[in-house]
This record gives sequence, C-alpha cells and structure tokens, in this order.
Amino acid sequence: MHPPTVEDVARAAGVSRQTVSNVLNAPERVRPETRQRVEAAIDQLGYRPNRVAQSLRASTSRMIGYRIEPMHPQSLSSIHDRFLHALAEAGRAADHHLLLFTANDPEDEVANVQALHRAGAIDGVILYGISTADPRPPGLRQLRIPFAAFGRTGADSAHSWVDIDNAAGTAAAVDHLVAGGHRRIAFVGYPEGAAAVGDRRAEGWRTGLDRHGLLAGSRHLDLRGEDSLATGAWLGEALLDHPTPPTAVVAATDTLAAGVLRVVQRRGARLAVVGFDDTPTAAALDLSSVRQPIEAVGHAMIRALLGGGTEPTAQLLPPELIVRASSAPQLNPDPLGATP
Amino acid sequence: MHPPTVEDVARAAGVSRQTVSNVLNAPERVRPETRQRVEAAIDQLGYRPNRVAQSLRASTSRMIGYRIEPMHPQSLSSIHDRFLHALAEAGRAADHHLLLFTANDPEDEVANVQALHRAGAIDGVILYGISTADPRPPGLRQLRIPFAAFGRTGADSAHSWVDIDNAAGTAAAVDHLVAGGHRRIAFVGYPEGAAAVGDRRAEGWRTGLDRHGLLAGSRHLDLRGEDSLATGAWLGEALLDHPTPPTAVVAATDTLAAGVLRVVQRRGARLAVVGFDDTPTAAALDLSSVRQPIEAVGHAMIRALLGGGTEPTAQLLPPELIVRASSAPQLNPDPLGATP
DNA sequence: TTGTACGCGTTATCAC
DNA sequence: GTGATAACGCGTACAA
Repeated sequence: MHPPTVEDVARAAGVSRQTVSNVLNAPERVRPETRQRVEAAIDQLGYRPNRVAQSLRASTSRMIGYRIEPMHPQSLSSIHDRFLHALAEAGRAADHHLLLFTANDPEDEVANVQALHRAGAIDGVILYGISTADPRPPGLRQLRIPFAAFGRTGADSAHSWVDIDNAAGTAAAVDHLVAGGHRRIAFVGYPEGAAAVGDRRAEGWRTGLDRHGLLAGSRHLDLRGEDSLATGAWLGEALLDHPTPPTAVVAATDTLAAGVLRVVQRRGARLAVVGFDDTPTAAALDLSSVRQPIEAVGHAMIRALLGGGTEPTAQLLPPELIVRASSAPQLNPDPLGATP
Repeated sequence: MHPPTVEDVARAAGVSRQTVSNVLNAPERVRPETRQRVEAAIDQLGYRPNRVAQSLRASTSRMIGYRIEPMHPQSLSSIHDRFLHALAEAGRAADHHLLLFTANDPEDEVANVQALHRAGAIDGVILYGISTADPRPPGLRQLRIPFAAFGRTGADSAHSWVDIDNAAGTAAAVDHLVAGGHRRIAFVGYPEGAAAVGDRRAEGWRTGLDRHGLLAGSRHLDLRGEDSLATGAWLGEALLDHPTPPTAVVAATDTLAAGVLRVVQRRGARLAVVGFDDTPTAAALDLSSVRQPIEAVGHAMIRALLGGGTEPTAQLLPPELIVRASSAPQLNPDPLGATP
C-alpha cells in the first residue's frame, strides 16, 4: 500500500538496509553480484528514495521558491510562461523543483520567502521582474537567503543576476531598420527611470542611431508613456502627426508596438514597427520583435543559484531580432499571401 | 545561524519541547500563562515549524504537482498564467504549495507524477489541458494517486473534474450577435473530435442558432481547421468569399478569431467576430471574447483535490462574454476614439 | 563488505 | 498540564 522503503528493498534482496543505501550512494563499495540483486529488487518494487526523509537528513529541500504574480491585464502576455518552463526544465537537470508561492508586493514576497526558508521548504529563490530600486535583493541578502535575479537593479549588483542585453536588442532593431533604408527612426517606451529595462532599451535605440550618425535632431522622435495598448496608439498618432514623421519606430514592448501598429493600419500609414519580447501577440500581428533567449536565461539562473560559489555571478545574454512583415522593406505586404 | 527548532523555543521559554508542540497543535491543553510565555518565545525567535519534519512525521507533503508545458508557439498565450496563479492562491489558503515539473507527453507525465508521489514529494496532482481520450485520468486512477482535472475527457468521468461550460459560452456569443441583428452567424473551430473543448464549443454554437431558429441552412457556415492564426485567416477568407457570406462569426479560440479579424481588416469587410478565452491578445485587438472564470476554477480544483471525500466531484462553471468593438452593433468603430 | 546505532525536527501516545 | 519515549525514512560514522 504505502510506498516501499529501503527496509522493504533490503528484505526483498536479502540484505541489510545499509547495503541498499550503499548501492544508491556509494555503489563502488558493494560487490557487483550483490548490487545487481539489490538493483533488481529496487526495480521490481519501484522503490524511490523518500525526498522528505532525504531533505530532513540533509537539511536541504532541493526546492526553489518562485513567486507567481497575477497577470497584468493591460499588458500583453509576457515571456513569463516560457521563463517558468525554462526554470523547471533547468531545475530538473539539477534534481531541484520549483515551489510556487504568491505575495501582494515585493516586501511581502521577502517576508514569504523568509517564512518558507525558515520552514525548510525552499533552499533559495528566483527573482523575476526586478525594478530599478528593488527591495528584494538587499532584503534577501541581509537574511542570507540564496537567490538569483532575472534583471539588474539600478545600482547594486552585489548579488547573482542574469539579464538580457536590452540595449543590444533595440540597437539591433535600429540596425535592421537602417539596413532597410530608414533614416528617421522613432522610439516609444516607458518614461525614463520607470524601469531599468525601459531605460536600457531607450539607451540601445540612442546608441543605434548614433552608430549611423542619425542621432542629431531625433529628440522629437523619442516618446514615452505607460505600457499599454492605448498609450502605444496615442504615441503612434503623435508620431504620424509630426511635420517630419518617422518612417520607422522601435517600441520598448510588444504592447506599445501593437498600439502603434493599430494606428498605422487604421490610417493606412507607412511606418515600420519593431516590438520587444516576441510575445505570441507579436506573431499574431506579424510584428517584428526582439526575442529574449529565455531558455538560456533559465538555465543560467539555476546554475547561478545552485552552482556552489558564494561569490555573486553576473551574466548578460544577447537577444535576437525576429523579423516579420511589420518591418519588412516593402511595408505592410499581405502577411499570409492569400490575396494580391 | 540555523533556523530555530522547537527545542530552542522550549529552552527560551523554560519548558519542554512537548509543551511547545502542544501550544501550536493543541493550545487548549496548556495553561494560558505558559502559553503566552511560549508564544512570546516563538515570536522572539521567529520560529517556524519545519515543514520537512512535519511532512515526514505526517507522511503528507502538502505539495501539489503541476506539469508546466512549453508554450505552443503558434497558439496565442492561453489562460495558463491566470490559472497557475489562481491555483497557487487557492493552495495557499489550504496551506499547500504547487510543485512544478516537466514532462515530454501525457504518458511521461503520469510516470513523473508516480515517481514524485512515491518519493513523497507530492500528495496529488492537478491536470491541465485534458484531451478527449486523455490517458492521464485512467493512469492515475489505477495508481491511486489523487488528482483533479481541468476539463472532461470524452467518456470517462469517474474522477474529480472542474470545467467551463464551453457550450454555454459560444451559445451566449450567438445570443449576443443575434441581439445585434445578425442572422447568418458562422463558426470556426477545431475539427470535430480533435478536442473535447472544441466539440463543446461547436455544440454551443449550434444550440444557440437553433434557439433562434437559425440552424437551417447553416452547414456552409461551419468551418474547421487547426488552431493557428493562418488557419483563422484562411477560414475567414472562405467565409467572405461565399455567395451568401455570414455577417458574424463565432471562433473557438482567440487565435482563430485573430486570424479572421486580420482578413476582415485587410479587406475592409463587415463581419462581427467573437473569440474565446479572453486572452491579452483579444484585448489588444479589441476582440470580443468569452472569458473563463479561471480564478473560480482554481479554487474549485484545489477544493476538489484536497476536500476530503473519496467520491469524485464534478463542477461546471459558467463563462462570461466580454463585449468589445469587434462585435459591437456598429462595426469596426474607432476602438480608441482618437480620430473620426 | 555488512550490520548497528544515532540524529535530522516534529508530533502522538502515554505516564506523571 | 506537563514531560519522557517512540516513530516517520534516510544516511553515515562506527564497529564487527
């Protein structure tokens, strides 16, 4: 009825429970013949070491905490799903599992992590959605709870983190648009200082323009607002209504890009658009977008969290530009090839 | 350094460890005076009972397994994120946590669940994405592993499940469109038999039409294909090219609806569209959609899984139609009110 | 090589 | 009411 224990296996194999443990944890110590007998018994009984007992004994849960946030309804689906799967997959390779918990805000998250950690339920935690002055890294550091962050805070970097090179992403988008003949390339993004990723994406756009000598006189091409579809549309209108409108725009998110795209389609304007995150919506809208290598991020974070050393690890991963119809040289072609 | 144990609390409060345990698990047995002293010590030390030890003792992990799937890239982001959060939130109320794991396919999922269950890592599992002839319910039933399924299989229902009344959702969409003056209302969905939800959504459309006496001569208005944007566009073309085209269409998913919508916009056609799932993309496209009460589903499933009884529980929850511009009486109005 | 004893932290049972 | 004892399953130092 109940799952078999080492004792059961030992009885079945005619050895002591110790020998069974040795077969599993120090196979070289046991005679091959005996080992085979024990292994046969293990297979036959379907024995699995009890993780709870192992955890108690080793005082390590092999569990990693992760806060699951309610989805922001206004923003498009994020890369969150992909990230979670990548983490779970990477954890599996290290024989660790993810434990999901909820929290009302970052402070509450720290409190909940502490509770779980004190209770021995988790060994560490993965932080998602890092903001410029995020209270979680310093809080957890003070509590001496192992963690790794996806993203960098504004100043502090005395902890392990993995991040996408956001600036490189938008810069690549600019390169792509320039290669397509565009000279007036706008940017729509979060207000400066609102989010670290936002600032870095804006910076990449500027860098990209500068690289091609297009930075001069581009001030009116830099528009900001909250991350919503309506804002994207509003900013798109503003861009198109300018006396010297841009021919292309780089957006800090697919959400903003989708807003711009809607205006473009309604007005029948010619304006290339590139988004960021490569969300499913981007594919749906045939929107070019900068894709984050989330799977790699997941693996890197698990490594950073579990990988031995006490010294912090830092890792910056390059994103990849996915080109679709929204920024193709010939603007707004039939995306599906169904009609002329 | 290490988290405090009952022993530490007992020492601090000048009692035996037993009394501490009693304060926590049978407060009425201990003198109020002593209790207060112990509680003070608990607060002061920040003591949290070790869950691992509790699990070993009680042989129950208070963990619920959940398979996290890689996102289907062609399909729009599902309601998966919302569902996971709802589960975690509901689990919290019952002092349970979600443990994430991965698997290659349903058979592999059953195998992994069995391994986790034998290892004492999980008490039960929540099943997502149930298909018509899903092997998981019978498999887990045979293994006597507690589980609850989001969705029903084709025939078997000898287990606990919670589902959305999909038929009611599409029927409501039809009602809404009829109220808007539509008489020729088409349906685009999965091929018959491909998925249980697909069949039920088709059935609801048929029921809805029948209710208004519109079923006759609607055969050419029922189109099927795989769940992708391209298919949606293709089917949309087919509908519009018909000698007597529909004036409205109910789609089995937001993905298909988005495909139809794209064709509508490109051709400037007049065709109301209603999707299903109310994904973020639906909001982005101003697409009317049937919203599933996912939070309620999450709570119901946790209750079904943990709520005592051995007899299976069945629960059918009503969806809600979210009306947006794509199906508004006046077709394709300016969705943002920015231009005339 | 194999068996014996102990402890990880908790809780339930049973005397006091 | 309170305190000692045993047990959950495992790993490991120790002795045989």
